[in-house]
Amino acid sequence: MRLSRDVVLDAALRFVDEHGVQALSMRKLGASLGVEGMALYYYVPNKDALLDGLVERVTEALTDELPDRELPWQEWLRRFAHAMRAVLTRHPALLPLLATRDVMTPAFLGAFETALEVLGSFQPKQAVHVFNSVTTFVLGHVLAEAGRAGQHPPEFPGGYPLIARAVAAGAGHDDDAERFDFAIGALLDGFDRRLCT
Amino acid sequence: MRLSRDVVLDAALRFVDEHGVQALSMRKLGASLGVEGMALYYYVPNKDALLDGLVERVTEALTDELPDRELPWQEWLRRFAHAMRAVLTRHPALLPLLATRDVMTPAFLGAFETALEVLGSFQPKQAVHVFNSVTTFVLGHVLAEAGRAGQHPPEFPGGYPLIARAVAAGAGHDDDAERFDFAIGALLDGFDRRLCT
DNA sequence: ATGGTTCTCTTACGGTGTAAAAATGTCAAG
DNA sequence: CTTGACATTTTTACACCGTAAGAGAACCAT
Repeated sequence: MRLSRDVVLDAALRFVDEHGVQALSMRKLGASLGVEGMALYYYVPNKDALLDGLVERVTEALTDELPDRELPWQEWLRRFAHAMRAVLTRHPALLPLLATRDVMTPAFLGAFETALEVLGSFQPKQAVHVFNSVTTFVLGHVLAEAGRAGQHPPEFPGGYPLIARAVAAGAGHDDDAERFDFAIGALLDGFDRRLCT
Repeated sequence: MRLSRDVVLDAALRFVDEHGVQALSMRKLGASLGVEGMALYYYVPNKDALLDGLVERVTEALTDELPDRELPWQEWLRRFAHAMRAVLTRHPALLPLLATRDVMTPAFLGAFETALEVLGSFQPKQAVHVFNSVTTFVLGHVLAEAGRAGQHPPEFPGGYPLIARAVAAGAGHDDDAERFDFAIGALLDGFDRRLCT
């Protein structure tokens, strides 16, 4: 298959999805394309740029999922948050990159711009805060969610009775979507109240 | 100076604060202690364990900053969030580790347990959601805050009028603490309303 | 002084990112 | 068909990484 920047990024995405960011190396990525590692440097200036490309790819998926701008801002943000969570959850192995690198890609700025339009009832500065809070929250939540995924519900030898009780009551096992919706709902409610005053 | 696990962790913390996680290597860390890299393996089984040790160190700082358990839950959470933000902000270079690795250290579980005590008016499951939401939010926020720190307020060649207007209005330059307080306030308000119903 | 323990260094191996140059493939002009 | 220019890939090389294994040094109680 003909090589190109896009093909390389695709392969990298597939590789990371399967083996994790840690395992990604230029040589192994090359091998996964039937090519020596150095060949990739013809399409990508260095590994860092390749990783940036991956981040860009993920954020691009957001563009197609933006809710209808005619919706009331609460509902728009609620759906946006769910869409963003869905996009991030689609490639959990990429989360370390998203948390670490700059996500101000064109696609993300596009979402930002639309959000500010929908948040027209807020002062510009506050609108920025609101959108930042939501994205920030979604990222943090998905990070925690993914972190929790790999590991057994922790054991509490007895030192933490309240945690133990909550775990016994089913916390940690229930639907992550429920947990997410609960929190996003609370956050939006809070913004709503702040807008009224 | 006598070497020990603690001394090694201290040096690692200092090194990371100064040069970033990326730059940390066993050999360079050894050099910073006047010793060959391999010497460190007597105090730490491998590099991964060393990084875990750093995460533990940071969360331990939280223990001394827990608010008074007698406070109303809103105020307790508010102060906890600020304390956590302060602790994380103290070592911004460590954020990639905190975002990536498991933070369920003893110190963190201690904070968790206290939080559940303070959140006694919630059902156990909801209390867990609330605490998770707050910590998740703080981490996400500090990540974004630190990411923004290194870089010039982005340039918008004209494609994003609303963003440009908001930036012109001062968003992005104001006190990060204000932004943080605004969002945490909203989140807690939302939880409050959910408790009332 | 001696022997045992605790600590550090040396050496070695396979892996990494990437710079530079060599080799190969592709393709249009003569 | 040959030639030569350009695009693409491989080769080679270097410095660095984590860490396993064993040799060496420093220490301390006998």
